[in-house]
Amino acid sequence: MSSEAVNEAANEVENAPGQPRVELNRLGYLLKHAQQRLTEMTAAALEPYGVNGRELGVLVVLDQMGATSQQDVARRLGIDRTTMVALIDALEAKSVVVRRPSAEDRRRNVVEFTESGHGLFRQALQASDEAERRFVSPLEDAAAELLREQLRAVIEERD
Amino acid sequence: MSSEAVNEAANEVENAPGQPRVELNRLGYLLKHAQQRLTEMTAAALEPYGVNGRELGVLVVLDQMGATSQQDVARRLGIDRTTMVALIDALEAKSVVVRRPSAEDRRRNVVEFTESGHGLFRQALQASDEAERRFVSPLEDAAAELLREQLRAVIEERD
DNA sequence: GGGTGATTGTCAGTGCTACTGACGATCAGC
DNA sequence: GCTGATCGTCAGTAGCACTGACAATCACCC
Repeated sequence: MSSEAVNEAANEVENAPGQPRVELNRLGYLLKHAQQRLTEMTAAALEPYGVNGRELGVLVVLDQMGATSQQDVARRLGIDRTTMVALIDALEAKSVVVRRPSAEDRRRNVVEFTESGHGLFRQALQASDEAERRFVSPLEDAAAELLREQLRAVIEERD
Repeated sequence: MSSEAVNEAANEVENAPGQPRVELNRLGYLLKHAQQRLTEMTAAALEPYGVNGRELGVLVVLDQMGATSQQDVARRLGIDRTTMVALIDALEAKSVVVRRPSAEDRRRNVVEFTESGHGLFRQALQASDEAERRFVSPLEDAAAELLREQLRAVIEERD
């Protein structure tokens, strides 16, 4: 009976002849595939700029905060500081950012844009925004904004 | 604190406190962290049952479709058939499912629940559903349902 | 001053997930 | 009976993110 209920809910969308795909309604499935799809679209959009989505995330934070330490960027993005090392390595190898020792605290590296790096960032950000727009294009504008709000709500539930 | 000092010096577009920070509004960030958080909550809820979220996904499909081949399950979940091998291996090692050669097509393995396996599945599914409910608890019921619909919409945009 | 504990960046190692490419066995159509 | 496709399997690989350790540095306290 529980299996029938699940089956019924999943089959709410009538099966078209050429599309035997029955959508799963589980949040794990939905979130995983949504993220996967956005990652693919973003990767394609960013490919001409030589950066990937994770690196762009770093650049967005850098643009917001201004020059700052690796640790601060990592905290803001909710990733580990050891993960940040390779990320900055890659961006520095592409001359998008530079590390420089902090004068006030010599344990820190200050990470900041190069001149050309900031130009590239602006272009890449536009491309990524366009990919996001295409990603949510099945939704009305209001629904797309609501999706963001809902995701923020479930994430920000921090205790 | 030092990050604020740097921020103040290098970038004075600091917003009012409490305003959503821009990078928190990027879909890549939102989806990644939403998925991460749900994965954690689901893992904790499923821990007593000895299965994880990916394995439960397999079981849900098995419950929906009845006994089927590994390939069919993989297709339904949108994962590779080579990935399915280890997944079924693990479930079989726990005696939740069994493989048996198909009579009609001897290339195939038919995967089906064991008796105790189906009981465990029902319990684990309840625990996972409860975790999902807690995950979306910051949202109204209607908003939570809308979230599912919106995610389905952006996923189903297949070309 | 000097000692103590915390912080920062780095690196090696590990775990998890999912893929590609290959293989033998088997099937379907001609 | 051939040929091409499908299924399950395995080895190898790649991306991502973590833990644990380390040296350098800082902040605090006596």
